[in-house]
Amino acid sequence: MQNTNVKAAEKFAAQKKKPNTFHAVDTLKDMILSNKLQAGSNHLEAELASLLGMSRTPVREATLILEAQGLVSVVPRHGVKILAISPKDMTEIYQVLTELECLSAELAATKNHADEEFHDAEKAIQNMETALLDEDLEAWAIADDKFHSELVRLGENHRVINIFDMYTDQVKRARMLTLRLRPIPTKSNEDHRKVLDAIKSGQSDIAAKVHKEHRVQAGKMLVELLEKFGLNNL
Amino acid sequence: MQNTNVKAAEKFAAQKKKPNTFHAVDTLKDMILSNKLQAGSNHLEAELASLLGMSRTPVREATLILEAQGLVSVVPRHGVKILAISPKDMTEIYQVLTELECLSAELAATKNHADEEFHDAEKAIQNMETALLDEDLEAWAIADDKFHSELVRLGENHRVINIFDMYTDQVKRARMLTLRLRPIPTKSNEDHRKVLDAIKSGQSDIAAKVHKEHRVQAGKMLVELLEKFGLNNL
DNA sequence: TCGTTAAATTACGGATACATTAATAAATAA
DNA sequence: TTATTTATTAATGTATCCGTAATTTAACGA
Repeated sequence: MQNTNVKAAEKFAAQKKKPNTFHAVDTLKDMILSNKLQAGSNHLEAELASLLGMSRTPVREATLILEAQGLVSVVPRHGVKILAISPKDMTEIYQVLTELECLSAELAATKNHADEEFHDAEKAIQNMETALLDEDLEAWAIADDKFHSELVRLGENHRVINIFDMYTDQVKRARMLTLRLRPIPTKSNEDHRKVLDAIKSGQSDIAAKVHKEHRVQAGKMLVELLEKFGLNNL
Repeated sequence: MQNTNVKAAEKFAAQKKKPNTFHAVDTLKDMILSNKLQAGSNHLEAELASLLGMSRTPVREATLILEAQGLVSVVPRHGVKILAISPKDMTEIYQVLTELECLSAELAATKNHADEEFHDAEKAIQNMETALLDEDLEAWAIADDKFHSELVRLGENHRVINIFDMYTDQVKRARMLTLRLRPIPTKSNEDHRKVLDAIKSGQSDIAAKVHKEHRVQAGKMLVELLEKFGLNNL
């Protein structure tokens, strides 16, 4: 038993051997989100296969997964089409995430979590505060992401968690692009505190409401920036 | 040009030749939802392949898609595990759909849809009313589904539409099972009318609020029934 | 008997090969 | 020339094959 664990640990340390299929999913997602595969472009299976240095089989599997996640559309004989993330798309995703995060806040408030469960969320808020003082916007964004994902985790609805994971990196990307274009997010921190306090004290409706206002505000700004700076066809 | 259309139409009428991968997705989904593949059971790729009369390749692809949709979990060397839909799961799905339908109602109210856009929703409400008079619960359920899907369509958020499609048959199934166990849904029709009227008159917040109450009510009942009648491990 | 190691089996991940069919180019007729 | 049919090409869908790694079984020693 111990032995197996040791062996497993060794192996893990040595080389995390991820199947090619998922390696392809990750790499392709990266390339899409970093614009190396341009939105709107089409790519044949064989092309991606040679690009990734593997055969078509795992690439096909990866594209089907990515299609299920809404990042590409597989059109036979025309290759996989990289879908754009227009401001309209961002709006759509934001709307979904907003509702689901609010639901999570609401649920989290009803769960009677142990105090330590809130540790990471607290920490995230602290990190945002220090990041603001340091004017380190990148650190702020990372902490902000962490807070939102903690929120969803605390809601403990697995479907919500799945959907959140599905969209989160797309949003992250848009946020990084607009990070330096927007005003310094001092208001956000207040909001986060309020939400967390409401959750801790079991005020589910307040948690949901405060968070919704926060999200609507943030979403509006993000989309405006995307439109203003012509990042339409990310 | 015309010719091509004709040809395409002919071919379509003759035989819609769906790739095996998607045939497998549909068949497996059917079998899962109709309990022919029992929740909790594990199935090796080879087993499913011979069951479906195809090779492992399209089956693998299908299982990956189904995994992305949350119906199975692929565990290497242990086969694909058919996930259960426990009352807890139903609750989760219901919570997600509730939020997203409310969002849809809210959005639909802001869209200034042409009157004819509401035709199907109106029709669905009418069908529910006549179904109630006829005491035809099955017809009622179908019309009810139609109303909800129209709602989502009118919201015009494609991500919401996708998620809705992903979960809708699972919910449908649970609903059919509980249809005859629950009181006759007379209140529902009132609610639907109210929601539709609110949408038509652009009262987005009212549309969302009324629909939320409706859903919370329906969801509570569904889950209670599932628990009471021990349909835990569908 | 029980735990450990070694051998055998088996399922999977992935490459390859091939048949099918759509897209494209060429050829023919109007 | 333009439209229509035919031939060619190429990409996909799928079966098959194989190496690898995990699981199971057997063997062995404590």
